[in-house]
Amino acid sequence: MPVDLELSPKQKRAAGERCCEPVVYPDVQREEALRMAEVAKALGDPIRLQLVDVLRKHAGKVCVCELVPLFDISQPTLSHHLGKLRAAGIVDSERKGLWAYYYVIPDALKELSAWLS
Amino acid sequence: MPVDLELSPKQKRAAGERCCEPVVYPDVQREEALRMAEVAKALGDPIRLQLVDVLRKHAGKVCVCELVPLFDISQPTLSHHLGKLRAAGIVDSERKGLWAYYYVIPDALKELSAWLS
DNA sequence: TAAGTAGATTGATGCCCGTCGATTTGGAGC
DNA sequence: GCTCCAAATCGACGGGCATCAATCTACTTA
Repeated sequence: MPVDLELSPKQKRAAGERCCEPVVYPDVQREEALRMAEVAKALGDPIRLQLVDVLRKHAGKVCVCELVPLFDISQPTLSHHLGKLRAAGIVDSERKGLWAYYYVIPDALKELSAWLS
Repeated sequence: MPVDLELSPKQKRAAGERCCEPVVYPDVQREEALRMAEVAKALGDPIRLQLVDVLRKHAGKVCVCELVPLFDISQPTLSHHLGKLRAAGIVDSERKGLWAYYYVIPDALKELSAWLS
């Protein structure tokens, strides 16, 4: 007497039976995904993405006072965005007197970039 | 008599004077930034990032019932994440009877990937 | 020392997000 | 018809986000 005639659909599923082909697993593990998602989230705002674009293409370091007039947002909001980018490990800053210079941390986007391509 | 002795600091700034070197502009324009930020935002969640990872590496199409047991979230939450990825133009789905098969849209990540590298 | 300035912080507001349980939708099969 | 099932949608909750005006913090300069 065949065993699986005694199994309910729920029991079948509990026993590992699937609706279709064998299950596939993500190559990217949780910690890796957490790191990359954090970077992606920080880039998930058009202003922050443009900020990174400016900072990346400017070889030297860029003063905040240069960034403010580029975007139609207030100075505190820009500061907030720069803080988010710093918290995500994408940029860092250096103060010289009154001015703050921001720059993209080398290889900060490397892992995400590699995964995407 | 030098003109800028008559200008207050505020007037100087209003006239375009800067604290430092000439201003740099983002190469990425607003619409481009909006599109890429939308994709990045969708990838800004570890579960969604792993979902895309699974879907990308599975050549064929993957059934939702295969995805549910991979993550420690409820079925409605997984459905919500898939909906977000679809809204961002990253994945699409095809229904066959009871089951729904999801797949990554070719070139959906191309623009962001190119910008990142 | 006092005034001016660049940038960060605070507090408030309105909106969106991730999550869940419960329900709904629509196809499969008896 | 009716039941069972996969997947989507709904409604609610708690938390985080983008934004601003106002304030604070250091530093510079007169």
